[in-house]
Amino acid sequence: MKNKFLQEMQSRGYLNQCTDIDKLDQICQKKSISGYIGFDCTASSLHVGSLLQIMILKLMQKHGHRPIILLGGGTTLIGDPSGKDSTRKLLDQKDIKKNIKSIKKVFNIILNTKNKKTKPIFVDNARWLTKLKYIDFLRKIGSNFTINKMLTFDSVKLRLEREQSLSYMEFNYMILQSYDFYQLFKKNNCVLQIGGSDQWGNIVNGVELIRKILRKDSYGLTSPLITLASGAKMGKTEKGAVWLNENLFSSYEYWQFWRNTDDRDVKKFLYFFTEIEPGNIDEICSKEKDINKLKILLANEATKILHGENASKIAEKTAKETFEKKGLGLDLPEIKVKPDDVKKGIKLLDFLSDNNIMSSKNEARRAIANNGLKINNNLINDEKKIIYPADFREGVLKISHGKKKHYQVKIF
RNA sequence: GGAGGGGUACCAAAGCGGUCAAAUGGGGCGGGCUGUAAACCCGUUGACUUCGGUCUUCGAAAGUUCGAAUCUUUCCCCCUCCA
Repeated sequence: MKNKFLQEMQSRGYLNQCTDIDKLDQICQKKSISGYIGFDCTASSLHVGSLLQIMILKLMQKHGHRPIILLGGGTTLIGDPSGKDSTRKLLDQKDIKKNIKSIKKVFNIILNTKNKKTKPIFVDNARWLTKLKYIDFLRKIGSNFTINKMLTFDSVKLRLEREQSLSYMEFNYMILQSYDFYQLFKKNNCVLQIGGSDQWGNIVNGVELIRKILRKDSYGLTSPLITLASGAKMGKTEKGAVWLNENLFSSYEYWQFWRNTDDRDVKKFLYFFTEIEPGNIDEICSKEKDINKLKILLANEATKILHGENASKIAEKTAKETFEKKGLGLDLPEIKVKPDDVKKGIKLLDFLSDNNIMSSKNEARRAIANNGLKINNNLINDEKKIIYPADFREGVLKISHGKKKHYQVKIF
């Protein structure tokens, strides 16, 4: 491989499979290309599970290529069966539009929007997919697909093997995705589609469709499925998904997510999710024997990319004050209480459930019974405790649930 | 359309008239050990509670019964085979 972009893809471990790596290498070497990745719009934010794809787009920019982001308003109406056991609930167009708007924000933060040559292009396949005419589409596009072959693709095969139903609607997903690639190839001169390894089938189909109809070459490339040392899926934590949008997942939580990486995944993540030059990572890892320092480095670098340097520093500082000094950090989630209420006294159980620290009063009772709740670092044994002004130090009170979840309660 | 099997808590799965808020495993949460790691061990895992209980939950509704997740009827959904 000669091309710097593909070399770095390789050395960071972003490369899994490619339809024709040598040809792609030649083309990338000759000129700047456009490549696209499609994203699902079923939620108002992407989560870290999609972060690797975004990092790849960022890497394209670094090496002078242009990323195209397909926010699949059209395909989201159908639902990709790849890697899923069951049909998702269907969203309507209004929600999808909202989701697209919200998801876009993250791309505009992570990617470089200044450089005219590599500025990302956003496209929404609803533009062409919702206008398709069924018969025309079947004749022109559908005729290029055989059921025989479609049945052999994992997205379909696995579903059928596991005796889970697959609707005709979902069955069409790969054709629509192929059609997307075809459209982008024609309209945006997009010669490359990238995706996770579960997208291989969908991508290959697109490449073939372009070859069949236009008699032109296009390329497909997949990134590996990220496997965690624990075997869990990337992006899930105790509390659910690790969202990229700040309103759903704060920069502090995000920093914590990376800080809590499994020892065995740290190095891999430094390659995947930071911009540290791949050549330096090995050296850093062999020099620094304290794995926790590496985790902090990972958290800092990863948070920087999404939330900026400043937010990342505050998060680090908060972590230090909270975990090392057992104090209070600026960035800890804040809960505000009214002075009058505090004077009257607030029942702890009510407080915990009302502010979503616990999902119910029973859960709060359990936490207390299991020695899991502290106020200002003091273990609480009495579930009937009432919070009074005396519990506050300079207007602030720290509530801790377990060792990792801390909140600052402020009187205002 | 016909025949058969099935729908149980976050997931998987047992229960098949009372002792069932429902075994067991996974997951989650908490504790211990540690390093905000892993592994391991322990506890916990419907809601409300004055801690005596009370209320809601086994696909949906109606019924039988002193009593139903368990029996009956109707309906909805899923799977397999046949058409």
